[in-house]
Amino acid sequence: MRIVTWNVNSLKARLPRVLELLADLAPDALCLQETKVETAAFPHDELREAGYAAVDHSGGRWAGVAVLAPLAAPPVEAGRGLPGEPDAEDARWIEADVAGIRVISTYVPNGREPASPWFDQKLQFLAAARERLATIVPAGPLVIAGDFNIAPEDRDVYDPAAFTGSTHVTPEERAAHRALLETGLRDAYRTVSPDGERYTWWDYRAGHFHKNLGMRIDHVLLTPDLSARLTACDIARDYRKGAKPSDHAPLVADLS
DNA sequence: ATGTCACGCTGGGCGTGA
Repeated sequence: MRIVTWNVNSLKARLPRVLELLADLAPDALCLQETKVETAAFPHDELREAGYAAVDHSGGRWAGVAVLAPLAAPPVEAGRGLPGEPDAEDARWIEADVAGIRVISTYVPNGREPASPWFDQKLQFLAAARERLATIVPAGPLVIAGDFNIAPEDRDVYDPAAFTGSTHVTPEERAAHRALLETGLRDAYRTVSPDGERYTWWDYRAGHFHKNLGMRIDHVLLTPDLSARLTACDIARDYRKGAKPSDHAPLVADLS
């Protein structure tokens, strides 16, 4: 079983790269974030031609999440949005059942600046996510994957000093991330690579990808039954290269 | 290094968000 998560930064702009990924990696579940597409414009037809079905929570110009799975074992929607999230108009959370596993794709708010209303809304979203997970994780198996916009530890950023005063690394955000894990989830990348220092996001600007100036902010979190089946968890950096890349690379988790 | 993308609105740059 292969589970992939990818912040595509516009599904319309990234569709060729998504089709490339489906053909090359053949995921059993693909969680997308920042689809930035209207519900009516979601490219179901193109994905179906590639052998995939999708459930999407689309918000138009911003955000947007989806779960894709092969037509032979398609995703069955199990809910969208999050009780208690700060803006119900945002499209940042979708749940689907895929081959007996609850699969959640989430796009946590960026937060913009610490001590701003947007930062408070990020923490509020994370608190709502924790509440939801506390309810459904015990019923596992479950995977939640997406762009959490949090680097869990200093080693998950290229230079902690470069992020002083910035979001993604604050004690509050890291505590909120730990609280998600404490509902009974394990970080797939960290489980496979206890000493790994690889990243999933690099700024488009200033050649940051070329210099590997990135952060690990995309995560696959698994219930223990699924974590015990992990055989690999890799960052597919090739998708950050080439024509029209997203600023995020896909994260690929393989289960026996 | 305020350095790049992608969007909507529009009709070609600008405002917004990341």
